Amino acid sequence: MKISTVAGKCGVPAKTIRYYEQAGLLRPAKRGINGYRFYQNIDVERLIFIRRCRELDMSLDHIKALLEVKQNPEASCSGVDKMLAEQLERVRQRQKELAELEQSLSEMVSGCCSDQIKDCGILKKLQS
Amino acid sequence: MKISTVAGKCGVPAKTIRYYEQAGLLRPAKRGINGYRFYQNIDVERLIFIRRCRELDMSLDHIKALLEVKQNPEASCSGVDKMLAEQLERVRQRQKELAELEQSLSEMVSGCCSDQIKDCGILKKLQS
DNA sequence: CGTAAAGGTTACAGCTGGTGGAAGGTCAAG
DNA sequence: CTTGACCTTCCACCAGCTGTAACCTTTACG
Repeated sequence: MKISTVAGKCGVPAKTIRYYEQAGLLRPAKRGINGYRFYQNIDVERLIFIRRCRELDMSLDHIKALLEVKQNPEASCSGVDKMLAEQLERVRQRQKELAELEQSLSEMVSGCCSDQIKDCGILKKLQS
Repeated sequence: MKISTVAGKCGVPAKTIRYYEQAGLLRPAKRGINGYRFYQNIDVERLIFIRRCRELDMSLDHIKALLEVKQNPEASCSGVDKMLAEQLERVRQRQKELAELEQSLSEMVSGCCSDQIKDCGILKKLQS
């Protein structure tokens, strides 16, 4: 099938599919005589896998590593486990940062009781 | 004072100060005969302001807008208020997304009870 | 059969917020 | 007088795409 068909089936824009090929997440697609890329169901599955990983905010490098380990049915799962655990750790770290951010921002939003810039409590806090 | 002095005082790398100048957050600095940039205390204050805003994860465009409104002492604060409120909203939105992410990831991390890739529960979930 | 729209190809630029490095000028100390 | 630290500019790179241009192929319609 053609690239736009794949795009429709897996929910990844055609442009992004080409980008993934170039980035090494997909093997170079077979080409027709006209130069068009042609795909099979296995490619759709691979792209769905990639999309799910991206939804989990994993980097392309990590996804590439996962795809490689996936090729090796007898290998141990511990690498996969570890990667997901690390990803979870990153997410939790970012959550902490955002919680602090939210704290600072919400304190600040209620901090302006003037109506002129020169007395604005928010700007004063940002300056100090 | 010279750029590295400013960098030390405001906690922003010299390279980043030059970048901010080029990005239009700082007016072009005065130059000595040798071409070196020279700064005054007001520039340090401005950079500290910028740094605080960046710590609140505000975009350079938003900071630029804040800096402009700040020049106008008689203006209304409502723009500042609105900008901070919007920033808070973006942070809260991202927090929601991350909470969902954390949920998915933590479900998945405990989802591998095999030890071979071919039966890995995590990979199966990522595929479906 | 002609043509125009739709969809394919490549390559290059741009987004954000910087950072790294090369090449070269300048300054202060020993 | 040299050495090393610091300054300058400019260009390239990071992630993960997305937009656009220029061009080719396929497909549908009158």
